[in-house]
Amino acid sequence: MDNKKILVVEDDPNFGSILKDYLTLNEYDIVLAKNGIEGYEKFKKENFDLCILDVMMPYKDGFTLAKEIREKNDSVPILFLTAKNLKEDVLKGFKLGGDDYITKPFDSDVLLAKIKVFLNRNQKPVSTESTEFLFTIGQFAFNSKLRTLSFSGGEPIKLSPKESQLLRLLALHINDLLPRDVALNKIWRDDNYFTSRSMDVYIAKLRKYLKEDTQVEILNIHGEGFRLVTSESQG
Amino acid sequence: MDNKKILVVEDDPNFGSILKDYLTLNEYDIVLAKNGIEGYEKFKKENFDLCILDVMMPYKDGFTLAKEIREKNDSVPILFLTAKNLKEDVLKGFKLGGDDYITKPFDSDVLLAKIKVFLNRNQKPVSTESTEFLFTIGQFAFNSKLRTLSFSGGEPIKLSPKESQLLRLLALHINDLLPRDVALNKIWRDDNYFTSRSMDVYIAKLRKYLKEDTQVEILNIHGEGFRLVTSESQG
DNA sequence: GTAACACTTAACAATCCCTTATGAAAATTA
DNA sequence: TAATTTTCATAAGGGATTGTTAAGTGTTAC
Repeated sequence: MDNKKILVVEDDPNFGSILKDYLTLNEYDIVLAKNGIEGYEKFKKENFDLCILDVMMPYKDGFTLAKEIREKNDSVPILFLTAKNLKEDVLKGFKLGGDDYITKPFDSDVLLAKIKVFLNRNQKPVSTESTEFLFTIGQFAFNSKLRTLSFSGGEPIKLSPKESQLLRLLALHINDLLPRDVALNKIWRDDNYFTSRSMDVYIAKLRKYLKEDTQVEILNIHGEGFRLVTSESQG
Repeated sequence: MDNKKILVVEDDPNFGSILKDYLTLNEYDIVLAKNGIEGYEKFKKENFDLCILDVMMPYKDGFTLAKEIREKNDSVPILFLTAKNLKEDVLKGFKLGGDDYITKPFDSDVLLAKIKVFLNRNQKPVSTESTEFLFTIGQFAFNSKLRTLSFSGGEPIKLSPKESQLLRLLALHINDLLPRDVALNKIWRDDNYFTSRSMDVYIAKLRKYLKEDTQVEILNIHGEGFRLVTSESQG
């Protein structure tokens, strides 16, 4: 299961890195930005499940950043973080679409609890996900969410997480090159001799599964990576 | 648009009526209960969009009431209201499925802002939640409200609350993945080793009940969660 | 007060999954 | 062609997750 991704924007480097470490320990993926400008850049680049913004920051304060984030995305939960506890600031935060307000010094357990509340509340209905996990590969139907692979409507076989992730990447690059280092960095999060050998093992496993359809194969491009090709489109 | 309906449970009659008047002025429909017992009675009778519970009350405190409310309804936002600000109380509130915590004396504008946040976040119409308790699972009829499960019109067996909640979640995701963490957060309100093992025990119980219909099974997706599948639709 | 019930925790078995090892085959380079 | 690097295929080992039953704990109902 992928961790939830949280953007933390905090100008105090000490506090920021402690916060990052603490949240990382608690199974969240943290992207840390050290001011509002950097925070906005990072927000645009990736999808976050939650934003935690310090209010008092040089160049661009948390409120301004919140406003910009809300223009891009009106549903991501925003928590403000500040030493102040002035009524005006609290209300301003809410008005800009913030979801809650935490005053420093705060208790880390309380912060965790609040994060949980907002992450759970923002669960997308199942339908919105659409079909980004359904693939057709030759005569195979592959569901990367349920990790099932079925040949021409037959009984599906189950894939392991790694098998499924690798096949999904190959399918996303179908008929095209999937560079070795791309797969290693995305799936294994590391690119070294051993992860590379491990990937070879999984390629072998997938080949065995895909053998049923003679029009589907995984080709190696020596020193580059692999290609999942179907039918006669192998040029 | 109808006004949002809020249940306020507060034992201090003066404070309660002031709060009621203030919120009524701000276009909310308020039902006021003066203790936990009365609060629970009123909660069962009507559908509310939000609950505001005082923690310190005679007979039945706000935490106990919250727990009972959560058993009936796992999505209605709950705000706690209290003079205390102890970390233990705050965390206890969150753990019971409370959504936020407001300490007295508080600013009424801040309260209004928080109410808004939670009402907006819970955009489901009040009606949807309540009708989703009748399920057909293969040859079984399952009523999650009465906690009964009957096989092809036969004598129904009774399910325990946890059994029923888990089967309901599985049924809501029928043929699709119910992620482990989703179930744990919704039903157990915590995701750790022990709650996870507890969930496995309940999966085993449900499998035993569902064994009568060979076309119904609960499949595990290793490391992800469970799938309730019926007949041959396992693609 | 005790019997029934609901839930958690413990214990052990079964299964799954990933890595590492092994030795051979293929591609590349010298 | 020989040497080197890269890839292939299978298997073994060990850690993690899950399946299942039973024992322990607390609560409710009579």
